[in-house]
Amino acid sequence: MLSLHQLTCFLTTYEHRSLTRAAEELGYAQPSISEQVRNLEKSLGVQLFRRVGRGVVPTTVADTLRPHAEKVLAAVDEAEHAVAGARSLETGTIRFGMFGAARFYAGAGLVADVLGRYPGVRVELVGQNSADVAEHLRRGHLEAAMIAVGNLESEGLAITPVARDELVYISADPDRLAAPVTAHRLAQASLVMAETTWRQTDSTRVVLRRMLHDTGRNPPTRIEVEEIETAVELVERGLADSVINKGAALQLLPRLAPSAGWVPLRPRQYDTYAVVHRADATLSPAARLMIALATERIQTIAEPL
Amino acid sequence: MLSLHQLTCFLTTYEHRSLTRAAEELGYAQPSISEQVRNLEKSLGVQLFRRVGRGVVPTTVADTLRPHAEKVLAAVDEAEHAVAGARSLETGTIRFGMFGAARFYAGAGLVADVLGRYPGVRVELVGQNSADVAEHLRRGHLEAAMIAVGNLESEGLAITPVARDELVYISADPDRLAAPVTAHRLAQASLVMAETTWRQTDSTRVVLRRMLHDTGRNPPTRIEVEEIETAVELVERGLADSVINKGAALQLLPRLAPSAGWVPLRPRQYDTYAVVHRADATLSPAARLMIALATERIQTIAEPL
DNA sequence: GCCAGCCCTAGGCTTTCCCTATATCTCGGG
DNA sequence: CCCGAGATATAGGGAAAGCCTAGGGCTGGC
Repeated sequence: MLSLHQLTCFLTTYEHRSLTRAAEELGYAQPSISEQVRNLEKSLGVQLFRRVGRGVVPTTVADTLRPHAEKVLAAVDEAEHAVAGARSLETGTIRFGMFGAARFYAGAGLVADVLGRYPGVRVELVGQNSADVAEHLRRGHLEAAMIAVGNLESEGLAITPVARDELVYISADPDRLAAPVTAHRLAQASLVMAETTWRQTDSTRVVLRRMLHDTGRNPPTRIEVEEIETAVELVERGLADSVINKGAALQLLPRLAPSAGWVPLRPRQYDTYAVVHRADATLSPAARLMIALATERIQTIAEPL
Repeated sequence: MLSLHQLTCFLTTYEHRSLTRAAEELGYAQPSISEQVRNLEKSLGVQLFRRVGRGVVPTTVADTLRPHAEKVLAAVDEAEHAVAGARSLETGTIRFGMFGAARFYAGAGLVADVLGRYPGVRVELVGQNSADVAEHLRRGHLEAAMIAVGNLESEGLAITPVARDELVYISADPDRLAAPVTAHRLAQASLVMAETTWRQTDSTRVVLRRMLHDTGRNPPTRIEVEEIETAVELVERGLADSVINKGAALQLLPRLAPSAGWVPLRPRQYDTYAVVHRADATLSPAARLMIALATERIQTIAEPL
């Protein structure tokens, strides 16, 4: 079988027109180079050098092989450099999981942070929902993620809470914003809720269900939509109220619902943001970087834990 | 150290997302593939796959490495094909030695023969003079050659005569062409001779010297030139006569010296054409091809031996 | 909760790698 | 013409890598 070492020995011998000098340059004994070249000739089925008295002379087949051998070694070199670049985060891809709502806190800013420090990398922020992200982690497609966890239970995943964010009640009706919203009042509200597809695992809903559990009711969701922006716009039109993260409210209300406002729940409810990865994993430098940056950014907005 | 085998194992594992299936495809036991991939990761200093329960999942570094690994293996494939092509004479270079005068008999036609049968090859006909060619053979730069040998002696070279060609006297003066030229008359002639640089070893001159040896004289060369064409033109102008190969005379006189003619020497003198190669060499297919074609072509013009 | 699938580890056999020592050959010089 | 320097080939042995079988542990599906 043809090997890289054989090609290296061949090229060095070709350049020096000498097995002995090739051996010196490569740091081997002369018979070793001789053996490698002989094996290469054997595996190719052709003579590459004529052994002629003092020294060796390349055949025309050696002339033919040379540029190809150089190309192979150059490609190997490129491969090694590419990996080294990815290792030092100069190039390559950094993939990080991020739950939808977390984007309001750390999405664009986090990407900017990474690109600012490592301009050569590609960044992938994947995951639409915490359950989605957890599945990616479980299957190994993601190394680590920052997600909102309503319920802190999970098998095989190491969860490190880093910040909490309050859930607030938003409405276009000033009367309903006069005082903090209790579980009792919440149970009577007419709500629009986002993340329909993930309604079972969406962390906001998990928190609300727990809050209402004492009253024995489910959150009264009159309207189900996918995008939180859609929900906010419906609130603006007065078609329903909603409960969303405070961070999202601060960002979205001025833009999408200028006539709406927000009040806390009573008792106050919190979504928890946490770093998650497989419990048994040893994290790569890239993952540790993303965790640090995402944590920092989340904690500048939400309340650190 | 990184190896081709490691890259192969990596790529197959990458494609199948499984060490076991990669092992099946490559025909190895699964632990062998595991070891190769582990060694590749170790030599690159990065993790390429996350071992996650059932199967393995490529990391982003693996995504980065993959195209480079493919390029390396493709380059290896190209190298092997290039050598195979050269081996079967579909591509590559055929280098063959040929003494200057032999070109009149086999030069262009020989090249045409080779290209007709193997359209993809490059052909190099090297050598200006028999001594020059012999030196190339001795140093191993040439594998085999067809040369004119005035003296059949040589150390370490295997010489196989294949044809002989008569030397003829050419002149623009009809009087001097009335009868065959004896050594006595030749010694009185005023000659122009080609191949000045190689005058000591030029086979024509060696033959003439031997012819004149009985008279104790050297050939009376009045004019020395390099190119035989120049010599023929000088003959046309009547400035001197010359002795050249009959084959060259038949080709050159009509074109360059229409008013000149030729007569044999007495006794007739012959140049011998021979296949030459290193005595210890085992000839490549390409060399054997060239020898066969050159011999055939020479023997259609000169007198076979 | 069991079973099947997949990966890892362990141990041993085989091959490759690479070394030193030695033989053979060529070339150049006395 | 022989002899020494220089270059390659051969021989043999120790170290390392490759590869296999057997078995252990973990995961995921039924």
